[in-house]
Order: sequence, then structure tokens, then C-alpha cells
Amino acid sequence: MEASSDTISRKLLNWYDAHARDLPWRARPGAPAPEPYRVWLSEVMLQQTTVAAVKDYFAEFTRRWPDVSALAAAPDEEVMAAWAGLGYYARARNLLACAREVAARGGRFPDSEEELRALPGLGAYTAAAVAAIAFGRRAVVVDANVERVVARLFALDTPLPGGRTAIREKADAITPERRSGDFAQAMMDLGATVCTSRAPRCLLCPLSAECEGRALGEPERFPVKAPKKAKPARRCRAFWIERDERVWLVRRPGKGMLGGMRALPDDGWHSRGDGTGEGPLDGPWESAGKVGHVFTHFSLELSLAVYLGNQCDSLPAEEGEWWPLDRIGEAGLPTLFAKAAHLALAGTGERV
DNA sequence: GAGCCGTGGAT
DNA sequence: TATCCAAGGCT
Repeated sequence: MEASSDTISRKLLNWYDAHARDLPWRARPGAPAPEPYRVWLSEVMLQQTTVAAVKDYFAEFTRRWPDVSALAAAPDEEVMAAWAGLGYYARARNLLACAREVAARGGRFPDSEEELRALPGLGAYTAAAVAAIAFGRRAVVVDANVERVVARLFALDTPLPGGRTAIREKADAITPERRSGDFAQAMMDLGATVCTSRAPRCLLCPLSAECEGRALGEPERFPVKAPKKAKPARRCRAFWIERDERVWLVRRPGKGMLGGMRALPDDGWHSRGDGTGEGPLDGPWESAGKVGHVFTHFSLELSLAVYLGNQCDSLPAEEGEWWPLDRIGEAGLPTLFAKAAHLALAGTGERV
């Protein structure tokens, strides 16, 4: 039996009115739409990132930079350091580029999906989400939650990524003309709390009567995904050079892994190969142990070497800085190097 | 289209 | 412990 699109959107919006999550970037029920700045900032932070991980960062960013012009005026290194630990650092670079573009045109975000899509860091999903949530435009918002809910609702079994075309068509068909922002957030809340990836709570679902995947008896089978590739294991060395209660930190290149972030000097490892083992000084080095870290497409074992010599005058000053040890937490080190710093300061080298 | 790009929580 | 996965975008 084919459920009508109106039935689905009406049931979902009713459910949302009763069960919407109370989130810092979301308007209370009945209140005006939240500021586009807050919607945009939250959506960028939420890209491939859980609500729980975002909350503290959102609070800190909006405290330090209350509007888009304030963010646009912030120094790169402060924003990158504030983003440290959240991951996908290209987002922070694009965030600043976008803020400066918006500030340059008067501090107002464009209100159409097409213009939003042209801004740095806004792809199909984020442009649609901002257009719908902040500006009340009808837009088809498709993220991983919507993909999962729609695939189950209509029992779409073409494997992703190819199956996304059909999923998008169905998502378009059930997106209402009015309240499409609420509809999108309702779909995402449903996906996050009820129609979860594993062990969906169909008994709590407002769409269970319309769900073809459930009717087939195994909603968890949807969406079908292509098999994943194995992660290679890589090794590298990083170097802890300490002098006068300070440690030598460098700035990574603007693109690529951990691009633009502060870091310990290392041996040139990258996603497709191990490092050379060579550091910025000849040594002598003492092993301080290892830390393990798993990235999206490879795992890394980092061996930390501590400098025991006294020739650090040869370090190229313009490519690094002596950072106070008692402020290491403010350096904005991405997690891999934060682990290494913790190891160096703890002084025990057994844990991997 | 496919590879690259982080992190932490859940199971 | 190993695996999966999340409010994706860019090249």
C-alpha cells in the first residue's frame, strides 16, 4: 500500500512538535527562526560529527565570535586552535573563508539555496539545510539520517553511493512546501533517536505504519552500502624538542592531513606512506614511547623521540615557535599530537 | 565517481 | 579489541 506524501510529512511534523530535541542552535517551538549565523555555524560543525561532540565547540565559538563579522575578523590561528579536536580541519579553513566572504558583502548570508551553495564549505546538504532552517525556503535536505530513513521507508535497496539518486527523489517527494526546515530537522531527529543505524526503535516511530522496510521485516537491511576498503597501518616518528620550559611546535601546511594546524615536527609521514624517520635535528634522541591513532582511511603508530642535545639553535625560527609547556593545552594541537604531548609530559612510554 | 580528510561514541 | 558510523565537502 502506497502511503501519501502528505500523510508522511504530517505525521512526522506532529511527532517533531512533541519530541523535537532541545539543541543550542535550534529555535524553541513557536519562536522565530534562529540567526543564519548560528544555523550555518552549527551545520558546518555537525558535518560528519555528532551532536554531543559539537555542543561545547558551538558554545565556545558563539561566545568568542557572536556574529559572522566577528568571526571574519579573527586571526586564522585562533580559529584553527579553537577548532582543534573537532576534526576535518578543512572545515575550519572554509569556515573562515566563508565568514570573510559574507562579512565583505555586509555581514548578511544570502537567502537562496543556490547562492549559499556557492560559499566555501557549503555543499548540497548544508546549503539546503541553511536555506530551509534559517530562511524558511523549501529545500530538499539529505544527510545520512535522511538517507537511512528514506531508504527504509521505501525499501530502497540499490547500494550507496549509486542509490542516492533514488533516495533523493523520494526525499523530494515527501518534503512539504511549508515547514521544510522543521521537516528536515524532524527527519534528522528521527534518524538520530529512533530510526538508528543499528537496533531501530520501530515501536516508537511515527512512520512505522508507512514503512515498507519494516513491513519486509528487516528495516536494518537498509540502506545497502558498498563494502569498505581495509585501512593500511602506517608508522611515523614525531619529535619533542624542549628548552627552557618550552617545546618546539611547527605549523603544518595549509592543505592535506591536519592542514593549517599546530603540530610537533615529524618525519614526513602522510596518508600514503610512512615517514623517513628523520627529524629536524640530528639528535641524539631518546625514545619516549608510542601512541596509536586511527584516521578515516589509515591507522598510525607514532613513535615519539625526545631531543637530548643542545644544538637547537639550528632550528629554522620562521617555521616554528617555542611554546610554553604550561600552556600546551592552548596550542590547539590536533588529537594525534595532543596524545604525543601527553606522553612526553607524563614521561612514561609504554602505552600504545 | 572515488579518494582524501578526524574524532569519539556505541556495540 | 575491532568495526561501524555520524547534520559532508572538495578535488
